[in-house]
Amino acid sequence: MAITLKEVAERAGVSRSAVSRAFTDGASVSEKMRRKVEKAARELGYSPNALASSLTTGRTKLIGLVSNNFHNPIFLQVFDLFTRGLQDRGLRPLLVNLSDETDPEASVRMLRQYSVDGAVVASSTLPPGFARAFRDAGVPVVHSFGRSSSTPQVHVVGIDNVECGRMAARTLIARGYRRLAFLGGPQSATSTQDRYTGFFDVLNAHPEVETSHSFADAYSFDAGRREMLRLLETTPAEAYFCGDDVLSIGVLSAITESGLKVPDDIGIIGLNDMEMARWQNIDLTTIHQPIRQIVTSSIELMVAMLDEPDRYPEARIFPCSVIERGTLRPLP
Amino acid sequence: MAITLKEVAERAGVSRSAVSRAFTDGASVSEKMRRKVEKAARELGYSPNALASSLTTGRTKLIGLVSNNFHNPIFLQVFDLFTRGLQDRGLRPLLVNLSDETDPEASVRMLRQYSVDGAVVASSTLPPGFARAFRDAGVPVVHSFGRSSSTPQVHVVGIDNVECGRMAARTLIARGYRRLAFLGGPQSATSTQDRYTGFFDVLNAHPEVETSHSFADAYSFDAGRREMLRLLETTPAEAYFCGDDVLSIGVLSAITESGLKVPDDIGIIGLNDMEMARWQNIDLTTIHQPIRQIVTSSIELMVAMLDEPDRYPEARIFPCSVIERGTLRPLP
DNA sequence: CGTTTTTTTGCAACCGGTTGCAAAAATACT
DNA sequence: AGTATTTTTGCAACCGGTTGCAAAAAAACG
Repeated sequence: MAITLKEVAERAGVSRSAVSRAFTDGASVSEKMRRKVEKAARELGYSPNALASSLTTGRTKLIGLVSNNFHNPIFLQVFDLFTRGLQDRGLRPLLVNLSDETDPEASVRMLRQYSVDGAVVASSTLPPGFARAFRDAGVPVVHSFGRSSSTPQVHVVGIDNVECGRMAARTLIARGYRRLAFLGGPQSATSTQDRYTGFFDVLNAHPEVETSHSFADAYSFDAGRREMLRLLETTPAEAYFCGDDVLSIGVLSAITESGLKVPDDIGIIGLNDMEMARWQNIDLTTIHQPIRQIVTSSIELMVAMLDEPDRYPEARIFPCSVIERGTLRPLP
Repeated sequence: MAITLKEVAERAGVSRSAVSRAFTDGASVSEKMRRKVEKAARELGYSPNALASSLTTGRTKLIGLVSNNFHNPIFLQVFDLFTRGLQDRGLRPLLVNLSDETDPEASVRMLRQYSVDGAVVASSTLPPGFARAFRDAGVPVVHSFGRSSSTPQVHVVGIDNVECGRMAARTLIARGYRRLAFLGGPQSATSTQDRYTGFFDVLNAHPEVETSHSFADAYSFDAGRREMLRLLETTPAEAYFCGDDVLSIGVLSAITESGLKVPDDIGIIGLNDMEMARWQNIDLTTIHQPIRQIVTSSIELMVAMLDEPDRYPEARIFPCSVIERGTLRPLP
């Protein structure tokens, strides 16, 4: 079906190597030869088989894009940015959707069978050990949205969740709230743990502030709403730092359903600053996570690693910032 | 770096063919041989190179997943379902993100270079000709969320947008609205055109109903909000059929911002029934599009085509249904 | 112009597998 | 046991490219 190098060579009356070289830039070919080959190729509609060449060059330009966050709206943007960014550099994303508890080894094996040049693990909920499995298998890996660390074992690009927790606490205190609560996502996620740490890190220095905490069982609207409805059965806090924006919207929904007003009765601060947070009928005050920078930086790191696979692991941490909207009362 | 067939063969003291056969099911190998090979393979940590084998078998198990809808939240679910579904069948999605006006030929060429076994074009906004380019290049293709047709030129799986338009019109009329408007997405999208056709198809039979129409310039919150704010400057209609759910939410936002109430003052019906439509603080009445079925069916069709590439093109159209929530007044 | 140097080309081996075919081994049959 | 049959195995060629090396051609030099 498809035209091969050999056929082009025959048509152009040259050797197969000549054709190969005509399609490899930087190769030793005369202008004349290149034109002759290109003509034949064009007439035949030839385009080189990337996989066959990968066999000898050792490069497939395939990059595994591994994630388990196919329910969080911000990840649509993440995928958008990743696919575009990789494509722009001539790399091809091979998408891997981890079902809830996929064996890391299985993914690693699969991606090695396809000889990916590298893998990006894009997930805020996978344990650091997951990315490590790739590194151990000799696959260059970047863990995007992974846990920040001062002694990273693999390349990590993301935010400092502990600092986000602190930031949320400071923001709430500055606005005069005195009964604060942490309403986290799944307790098993490192992001939840870190935000918790940071949040109470600051609050512990404020004995006048009353605190409480609880966890929703997923980063989802329903989980947030359910948990908030439960909390509303007794006396709720004055303000909540929620696990993420989706959760926050569930929480908002629960609050308004029960007849209370935001921010008058209860304040909410989320995390992520997803597209919808900005929507006027949601108008969520939240902590902005610089997704674009994280993705861009991840890709740069990936590209760098393709040339230098044993690059010393680094953590690239990007600062977050509070985006003031309408779910927190203003500064006094 | 990676272990090859040859090394396993040497270690096991057998021929290379034997090793190859041990890893191909259905091949002629004795139980004894298989065990011997597997042992050696395990000790060496060998796993076969899928790309090398594709060279002779002609099958890569790679499927191009081509889309330009990286901003519509329902597509996150679409990608989730596609990647899972393909993975479950041992197929690997190679993701292609079409930047606004990518040349179909370029995508086709790229996917052919990677010898994909087939391609799924998942898009409600690409012209039918796009998918045809794949077919013409000999790549089995399914156009998911494509325009329904009684004489499809490529396999199409989706909904009947004309019928959706009719359904919206009937729904609004049944609820007693008498000044109706169509607030479509981009006029260039076939989905917009078809819904328009269906909508006015029904309304033309109702001379007592007053109608109007306009178009937002994207399927986005902002575009919907902007257009509705514009419409609110004069006398708005009693009810709007909006291009999709995201658009609808923008419209809702504009309406409440201007102090009117939904559904008391203005009724809204969307299309897609995305995750968020269900959220209690949005609670959008909308037309449900059976995404899961569309994806499942697309994958089945794709798998069928891998065995039978010249299968006669068919259109698989799934029925939609109105989901009653809170943005339309109830039936009288 | 002949000689040296540089560039271009083709040969042949290789990348990591698969597969048709014939020989070898195992099984079945008399 | 000897022969016919079936199963298993290895050889060698092939899939579609790349690349080191040496020969051929072109360019530079005296």
